Amino acid sequence: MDKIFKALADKNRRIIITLLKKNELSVSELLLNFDITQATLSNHLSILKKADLVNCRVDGKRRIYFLNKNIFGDFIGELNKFIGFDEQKKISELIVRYSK
Amino acid sequence: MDKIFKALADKNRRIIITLLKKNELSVSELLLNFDITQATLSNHLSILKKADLVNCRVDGKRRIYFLNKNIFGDFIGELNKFIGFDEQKKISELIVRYSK
DNA sequence: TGAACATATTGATGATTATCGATATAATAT
DNA sequence: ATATTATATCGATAATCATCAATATGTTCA
Repeated sequence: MDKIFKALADKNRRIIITLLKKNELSVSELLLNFDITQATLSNHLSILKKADLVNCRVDGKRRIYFLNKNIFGDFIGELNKFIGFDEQKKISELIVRYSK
Repeated sequence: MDKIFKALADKNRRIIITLLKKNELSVSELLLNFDITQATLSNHLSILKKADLVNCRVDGKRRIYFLNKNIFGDFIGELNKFIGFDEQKKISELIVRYSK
């Protein structure tokens, strides 16, 4: 949980997630959307990966990053448990199920 | 959104939220649960308050802190939109409604 | 093999943050 | 009035973090 919250606490990383929501993308494709260096982007991707929010596959000399959707479902479930309003418990279970 | 994510990125602040989930509590009552100084706790509470996640009322010389449940509902809704898996959209609306 | 490309890693720097002790403010009680 | 209690604010410090330029690693292509 801690790694996920920390990973989501940065605006650029949330933008990365928003971009990957639509398509999986290589590092250089992602880079076009930012005003940061490749090194910085690579660092953000590493943090997202360590939090298990994204993953990547090798495609030639490129690395294609994509969202780990399961983790997001689990995270929202956890978040609901963490906040834990009774009325939301059933809903959080639903979310976990739907997002798998 | 940014303030909320940043506020939730600290473990102690998440513990504060967990504690306030059960009861509203004064600063000194909260302090019993931690190994940090009163100044540090006060700082954490200030950050949570600026993120609108908690609020407080004055009770004599005490300040009683409590969760702002509406904001949490909105936040989870936003979070779902942000992640934005289609299957979750209706659910996120439900959550927002239920948590109000 | 070597040049070109894509990405990761390293080491440094400045900004932000969590933390503290000390002090200020504000309410209550003696 | 003054002491006590509860909390906030201030100023400093150490740790963490985002960022960069430079370099390393790994892949493809000529």
